[in-house]
Amino acid sequence: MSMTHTQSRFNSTLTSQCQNCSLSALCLPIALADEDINRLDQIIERKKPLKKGEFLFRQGDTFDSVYAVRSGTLKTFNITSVGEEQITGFYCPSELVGLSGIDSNVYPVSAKALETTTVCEIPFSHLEELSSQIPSLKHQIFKVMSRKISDDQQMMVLLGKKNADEKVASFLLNLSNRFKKRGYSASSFRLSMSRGEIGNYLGLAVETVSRVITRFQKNELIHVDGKEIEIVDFPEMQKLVGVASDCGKIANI
Amino acid sequence: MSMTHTQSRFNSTLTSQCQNCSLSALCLPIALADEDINRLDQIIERKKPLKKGEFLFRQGDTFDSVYAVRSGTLKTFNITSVGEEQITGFYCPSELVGLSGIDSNVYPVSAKALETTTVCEIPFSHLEELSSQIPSLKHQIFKVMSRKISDDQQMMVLLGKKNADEKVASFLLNLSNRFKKRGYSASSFRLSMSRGEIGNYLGLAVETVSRVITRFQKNELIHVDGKEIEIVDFPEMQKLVGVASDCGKIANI
DNA sequence: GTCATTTGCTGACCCAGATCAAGAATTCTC
DNA sequence: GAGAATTCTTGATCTGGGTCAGCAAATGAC
Repeated sequence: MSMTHTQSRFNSTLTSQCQNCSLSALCLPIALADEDINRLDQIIERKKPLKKGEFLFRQGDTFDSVYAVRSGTLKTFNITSVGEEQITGFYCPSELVGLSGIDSNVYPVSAKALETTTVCEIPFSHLEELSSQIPSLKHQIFKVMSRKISDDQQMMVLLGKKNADEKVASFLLNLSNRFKKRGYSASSFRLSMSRGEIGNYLGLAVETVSRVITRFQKNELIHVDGKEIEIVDFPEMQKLVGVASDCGKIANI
Repeated sequence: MSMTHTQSRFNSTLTSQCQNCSLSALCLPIALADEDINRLDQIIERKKPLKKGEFLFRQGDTFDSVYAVRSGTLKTFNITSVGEEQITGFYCPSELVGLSGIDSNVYPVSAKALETTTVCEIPFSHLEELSSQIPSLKHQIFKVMSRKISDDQQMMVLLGKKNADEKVASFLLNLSNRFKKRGYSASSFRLSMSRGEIGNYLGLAVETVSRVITRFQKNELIHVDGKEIEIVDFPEMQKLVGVASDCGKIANI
């Protein structure tokens, strides 16, 4: 295993990579003993960056690893029978991609970089093996997958029941929460995806996304400058999403 | 544990319940050694039947078990901020309900019986413990959760991209596949959910569901008698869903 | 059995958001 | 940095499916 590790790995002497990684509290947010973190670190490969538009894996590829995003953004998508792309998710730093491949041993979606993106590759067979020895790691994997299931179900609610305004507001607040969780500004961030990709994801036409965003800006809910977004009126946005402000799960998508 | 087992458990002498269960190949379709199946069997509680409309668990209840449906049907749903119900899934015999509760230790949805329904309760802490000792069981749980993730993502595609005809056709073929998998007729079955529940699930108004079903019948794609459905023209239905007939994953929802 | 309630069907109308079109602003590329 | 290509915005128009309404059929309660 260690032979496949990249340069940076050899530079670190005694310290573990995972331990130093600013995402360690998020990627598999576990209360692991140092010794366990080291063992996890051993199986992880740090891959060279993907450039915008490059694939991490393609629908139909043999599944062997899950990936943690370290920097940048990925999208996952299906190609439908009529050849159009359907985006099923965006992945920000600290998030895990590829879990849906475990069942069939084949990735059921493609994953593509929206900008320059680096990932950690976590060979699944090794992770599974290690999870037998570290119960808290196993529990953590169950939790991450369970979380994905409930998040996706919230997304189903969004697609099935919400109108265009609610969809876009949910999307922006969801991104905001994810940035906040990793220590970035919750109110001001950059969209790494195009309007077209947002529309595709939310089940809306590009034009509708554009119009809604313009209207939000006109009503001073947000401030927009190209891909830069600033959320100005959180309470009003949350009202649109339809979530009580005291609710822990704000703007779930 | 064994103290909580019901009557039927004591009637069985040496044979395991899970071993005899006709769903064993589906519920956690594992190549478990007899000994392992017995151990799994030990932790499972067979609950008394739920009557139509009764809850298995409610949104917000503390999570402690997942449930395998033995007979009947369940639906899971959220209550939205405006008080309306959003159905996130239907569960047929052999399917597992409750996996989304692992992450937060609370069920994020409610589960309600659509008809008289029996389930096996699988206390999750015991299952997790046992999975440490039986790697193939652990792998199986990963697979079941992974499958749920990719199924839900197909559902997202359906909600985001398909029109009313495609949604209803996908729904019917998906049910057909699930019945077929458990050994029942793929072409002829009974819908345990109302038109309203189908519409809710598919993001359609009741009237639309009703009209589409009527039209399918008029065009001789299906034959309908109340809740009884017979799929007459599979190829045409699959064409509607937009899946090549040689594709393994037909009519994925 | 009878009455009440829920569930399903169908027609008439309407609107949110899709589609079409055409410029404006960005972003690639060399 | 000029030109090409893509992405974004905005307006005009169209339509799939939602809403409303009224009746029929099935199911439940007593």
